[in-house]
Amino acid sequence: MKILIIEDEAELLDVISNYLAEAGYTCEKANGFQVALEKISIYEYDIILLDITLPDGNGLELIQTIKKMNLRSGVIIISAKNSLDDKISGLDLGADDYMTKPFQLSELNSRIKAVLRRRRFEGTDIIRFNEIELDTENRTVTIQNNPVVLTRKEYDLLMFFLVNKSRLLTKESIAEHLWGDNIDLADNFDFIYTHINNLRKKILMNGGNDYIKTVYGMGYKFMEQ
Amino acid sequence: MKILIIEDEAELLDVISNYLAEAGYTCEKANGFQVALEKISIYEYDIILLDITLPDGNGLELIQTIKKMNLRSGVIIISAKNSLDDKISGLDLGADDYMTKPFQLSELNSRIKAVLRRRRFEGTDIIRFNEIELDTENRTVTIQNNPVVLTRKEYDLLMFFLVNKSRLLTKESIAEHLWGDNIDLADNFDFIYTHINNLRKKILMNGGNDYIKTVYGMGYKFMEQ
DNA sequence: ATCGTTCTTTAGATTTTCTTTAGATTTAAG
DNA sequence: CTTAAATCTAAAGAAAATCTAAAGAACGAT
Repeated sequence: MKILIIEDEAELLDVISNYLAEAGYTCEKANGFQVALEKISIYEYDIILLDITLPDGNGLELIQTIKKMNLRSGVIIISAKNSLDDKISGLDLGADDYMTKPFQLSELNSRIKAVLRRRRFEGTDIIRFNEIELDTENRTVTIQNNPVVLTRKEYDLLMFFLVNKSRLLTKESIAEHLWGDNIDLADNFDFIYTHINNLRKKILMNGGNDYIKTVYGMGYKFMEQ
Repeated sequence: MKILIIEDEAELLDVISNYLAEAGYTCEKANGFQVALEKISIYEYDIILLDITLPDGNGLELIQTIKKMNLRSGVIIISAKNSLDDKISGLDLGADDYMTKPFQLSELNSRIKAVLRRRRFEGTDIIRFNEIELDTENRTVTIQNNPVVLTRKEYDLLMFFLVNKSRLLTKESIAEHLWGDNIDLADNFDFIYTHINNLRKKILMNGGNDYIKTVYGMGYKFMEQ
């Protein structure tokens, strides 16, 4: 489960991120409108925690953008303002829940669970690419209709590829999405090589084609051979 | 990724340059307003680090110039002054971020990443020249709509040519752009001959015309035959 | 606490790219 | 035409990036 936290107060951002990471979610942080947009455009998060009072733009607009993009992420608004107006317009625009600062982290956690539960009933979606099918609801993958067992990292990696078909994914962006922002890049990418290797093997062994193309010096691309 | 560092303190200039080179960027240095202008006019850097207190001119003017030229380089201002005025006018003029001396190099690095991320979202751009197309977002090149695989150096070289169509590029400036200022010129240009040769071959083999014209004793020009 | 699974680390093999080399060819100048 | 410098070209050597398998560490379920 991946959560994007959009919040400009660095301290609060860290506190929330650490708490939710503790609770088992993979968190990514965005301290502003622009960063958030860029992240949203490249990955479909399960939950987006959104502080609507961002310094570099209006959070309500961000909700509209998310809805326009037809993302199915659950959106939970965080706001210092207790104004009914904000709350109503936020929920009108499609947010799933609304919290006012200050709040208990445990409450945030249970609201996230609630939104996830609700979302789960809203219809399955399956990402397809030729003979490969990824069921995001059940977290299962089939190749030529035969089930394939993937580990979590392999599944995340495949999903990241499928969501970004035929786009160049740098090793950096892969690392960021599989491990969150806490990973120390510039170090080495050995674990990426390993997981790519494992995923490739499993796809091939189960009758799929090797769609994962290496772009030497840059990263990988998921595409027809 | 290419970064232009504009800074008059020689020592600081070197420290930054070395650090960023270590981090994987190709750096070029400019110790003053004039040098910077010349460099900017010949290449569109990904990031421009700008000390606004230059001895030979006002850095704020340089920002205006950059924006007038419609460059899409990300601009990060460096300043000793902590005055809010400078910060505001800098950001108003179109700078992407602002740092005050002294600063941690690691923080500079993450701000660069942030600006690059933001900038990438501002729309893809494709550089065209007749049958040749270079997609800077996906780092791909097509000739007559057929994909052509280039190595990093070949890609950088072609991009440098395309950005400077029909302009004379000296071997020195090519070397500086492909290897940064750290390369020891005056040595020999054998590697340039090699890479030019390889690029020419690949373009021809894939149905492109040989637009790379040798200017004996000077360098090269990318132009119609 | 133990076992089985998954993730990370390690190290050597392999592949790709970059640089160097050397001989052939071209160019400009005398 | 001759000469010296510059450039071209292919191929070998060096360096860097990636692949791969296997071992060790961490995790989760029982």
